[in-house]
Amino acid sequence: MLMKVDAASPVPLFEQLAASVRSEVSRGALLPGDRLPSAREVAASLTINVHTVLRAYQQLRDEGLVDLRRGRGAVVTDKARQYEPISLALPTLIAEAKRLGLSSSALVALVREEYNT
Amino acid sequence: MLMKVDAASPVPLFEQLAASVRSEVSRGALLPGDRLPSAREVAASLTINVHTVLRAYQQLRDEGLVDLRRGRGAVVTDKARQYEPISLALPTLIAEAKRLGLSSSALVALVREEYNT
DNA sequence: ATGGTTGTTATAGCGCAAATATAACAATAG
DNA sequence: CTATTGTTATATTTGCGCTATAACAACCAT
Repeated sequence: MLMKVDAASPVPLFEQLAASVRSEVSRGALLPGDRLPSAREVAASLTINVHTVLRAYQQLRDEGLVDLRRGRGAVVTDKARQYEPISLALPTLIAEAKRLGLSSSALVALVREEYNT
Repeated sequence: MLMKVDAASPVPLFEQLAASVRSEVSRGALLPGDRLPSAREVAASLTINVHTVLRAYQQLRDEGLVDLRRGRGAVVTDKARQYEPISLALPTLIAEAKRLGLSSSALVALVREEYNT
């Protein structure tokens, strides 16, 4: 379970962390039942605060992607299987966007806009 | 040219404004040569600051989507045509995402992640 | 049972970027 | 010439991300 973070990015750290997990899940690298590294571990290894990691975990819990319990840690739920099909539909769109010279933020904005319609 | 904004959203106002314009462009509702409403107009009608609107406009200019000049206003450029194909590829992905119960922010995060790969 | 691990909650403070508020300036249109 | 529009400058306020401590509660292994 690799987690990297870019402090210079405008994207909040906790968002980056959550995104990282989602990405692993959609790739099938994280399966239902798998356990994420403890928040304190991640925090120490990335030299960031525990709460920042926990905030990411709690966001994933709100999405139903992980189960969060004291003493046990964060465990990937069955919902993870749903993410797989998306990882197939995504590359097509991304390729198209890049071909048109669309920046990451512009594409993201379009997706967000289209979602609320 | 309808523009709406949600002050409660974590997405900055100027981003929402720019996104709104991009959306219209990709829908074909804004064509090359069309003029956006003046920054002062938009600001007044949404009860926000002029600079916030101008920041959105300047971002669109940096993307090459509008031409910005004093006295004249913001005019959509030829680049607008490029956005059209995307508006065809998008709905498929969005529909798929919604069917899987993916939240807007989760999908957006996946897109951003996949873009940098 | 006991002790260590893990998430949960609370409180406080710092820094930065978004947004606001004024104001003067420069190019364009009519 | 005048009104309109974007540009630039400066200052202030506000909210959020992140950090820092610290205590607490559930779970696990021994």
